[in-house]
Order: sequence, then C-alpha cells, then structure tokens
Amino acid sequence: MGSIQSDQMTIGTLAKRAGVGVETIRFYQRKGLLHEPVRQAGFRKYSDDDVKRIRFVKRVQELGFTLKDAQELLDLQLCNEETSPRLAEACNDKIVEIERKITDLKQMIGMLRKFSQTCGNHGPRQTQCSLLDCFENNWECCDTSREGE
Amino acid sequence: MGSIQSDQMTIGTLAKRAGVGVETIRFYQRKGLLHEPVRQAGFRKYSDDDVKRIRFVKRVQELGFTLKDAQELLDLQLCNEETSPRLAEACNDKIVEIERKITDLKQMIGMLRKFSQTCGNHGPRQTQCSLLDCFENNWECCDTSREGE
DNA sequence: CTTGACTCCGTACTTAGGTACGGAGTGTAT
DNA sequence: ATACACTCCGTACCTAAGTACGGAGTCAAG
Repeated sequence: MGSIQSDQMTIGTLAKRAGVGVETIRFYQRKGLLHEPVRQAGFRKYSDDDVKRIRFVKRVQELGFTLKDAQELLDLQLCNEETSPRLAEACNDKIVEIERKITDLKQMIGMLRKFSQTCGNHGPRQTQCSLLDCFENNWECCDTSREGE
Repeated sequence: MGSIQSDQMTIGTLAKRAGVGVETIRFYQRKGLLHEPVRQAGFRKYSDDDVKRIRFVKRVQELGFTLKDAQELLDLQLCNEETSPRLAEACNDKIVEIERKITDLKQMIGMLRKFSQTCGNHGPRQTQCSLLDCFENNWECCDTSREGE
C-alpha cells in the first residue's frame, strides 16, 4: 500500500501519469485546481496526490460538470470540525443536483426507447411519433397504450 | 389543443416564447439547428414548431449534451422507411451513452453520501475519508463495514 | 562537455456557445 | 407622418477549457 518513492515527479511525468498534457497542468495551476508545487532548481516537483487530483477532475468533468464544480468538490477535502457542517450541506446540494440530472436522463432514455420502437418499427399501424411532440407532452410519447415495463 | 393562429411570429416573439435571446436564434440558424425560415419583407417568420425545437435543444443541453448532440437528436425526426434502421441504431447508441452516464452519476452520489456521513459526523471514531481516496479506490469509500442499503 | 530531452515563462491561438454593437430598413400606433 | 419598437446584417467580443509557440535555462548520458 506504500509505494517506494515515486513521489516527487516532474510536470512531464505527472502529465503522463494523469493522462493529460503538460500545458493542461500549468493551466490547472493557474486556475487554482492544483496548489503551487515545491520547486527544485526552478522545476516543479509533484506528488502522487497531484495525480489523484487531476484524475478526479477529469472524471468529474466527464460527468458533465465544470472545472469550478470540480474545484468545489476538491474543496470538500478541507474537512474539519469547523467546516464540517458547511461541507455536509455542500455535499447534499451536489447530491440533489446530480439526482435531478439522473431523473432527467432517465426520462430521456424512456423517450428514445419509445421513439425507436415506433419509428424503427413500421408495422401496419403507422404510429409515428415526433421527438419534439414527446418532449412537449412531458415525454409521454405517442404510444401510451401499453405501459407495462 | 389547436391554437387559433399564433403561427408566423417574428424572431423577437420566438425568442421570448422559447426563453432565449434573439441573437441565440440567429446563432442556431447559422449552426443549422433551425432551418432557414420563410421571410416576409425580409423579416423571418417562425412557427410554433420552432419554439418546440429551441426548447428541446435547451433541454438536451441542460442534460450535459452539446449542440451537436442536440442536432443529432433532432435529425432523428427525419424518420421514414429508408432511414429507419440507421435511426434506430442512433437511438440505441444515445441510450447506451446516457445509461453509462447515469451509472457514473450514481457512483458519484454514493461517494458523496458516504463522504458526508463520515466527514459531517465527527463521532468518537475518526473515520475521516478523503474524496480523492474514495475515487482512487473505485469509490469504495473508507467506511465499508456496513453495506446494507 | 556537448547533445538531446525536458522544463521554464508569457503570450497567442482554438473551439463551443453564445452576447453585444451599430447603422440601416420596416411596421405600427397615434 | 412621425415616433418608436422591432428587425436586418456583419462583425466583434466574451467565457470556458484548453493547446501551441518559442526562446532560454537545466539535467543526464555518453
């Protein structure tokens, strides 16, 4: 569980290990997503923790959040007796936000499924449905006769 | 269900009804998200359908997709005997994409919940956990003793 | 002790998705 | 028939999130 050294890498190594470009790291630095690292003869020296941070940021981003959001999440780490209540609140806000998103995405899937059923299946009954109409009608897509799922 | 006229509105009215700025509509036009409308003495005349399109685009965007994605979804409307198979495929691709996103978001919530439980609850046992560690450990956050949910 | 890879820094460029500007034409209510 | 709101168009500007450039310093191997 404890690696030998591997700590103290240069920016290029960090970039490689985190799967981003060197410039991206400098950019994150400027944005405050990474704290200014120790310097060794002018060269930035990073630790494993920075790899984690960057990977985390990228992941959060993939989920559709901004760098600012990622920053907020990273800030949750500054967790102590004093900040704890604020953090719990921030956490819960984020959870609510994500849950809303999931609900919306599920509706989207439902709509797409029905759409592909009716559109992709030109049977004798021409129950074509329009994505826009589905959307307008609160995702209650054309064919609502059968609702067993 | 059938409005009297309300069709044939100017760009300003459309903007108001769709909840966007006039410039945004012109922008969408350039991007091909809205087809070039009829002109009346040089003035663009829009229909209710355009309101739907814009609202749909905004919705899709809220869900974390790009304008290009929105365009793809709108293209699904061009549904006929010939295009049908390609459309069904596109639909399914989109569904898979969204499902993956949902899975990820759920993991995120699980992590945040556990984090707020341990961090926000400084009991006698100091099971502090780090968001980054949770993330690194495949979201299996610190306190894994209880796993009934 | 030279060569090549890596790093430094500031600055400029890129794409996505808009937002704002400004001068000219148009439509409408009084 | 004149004021005022609205529209036209091209162009410029903006934020987010990088990406690229280029000249100078540094480090490590041969």
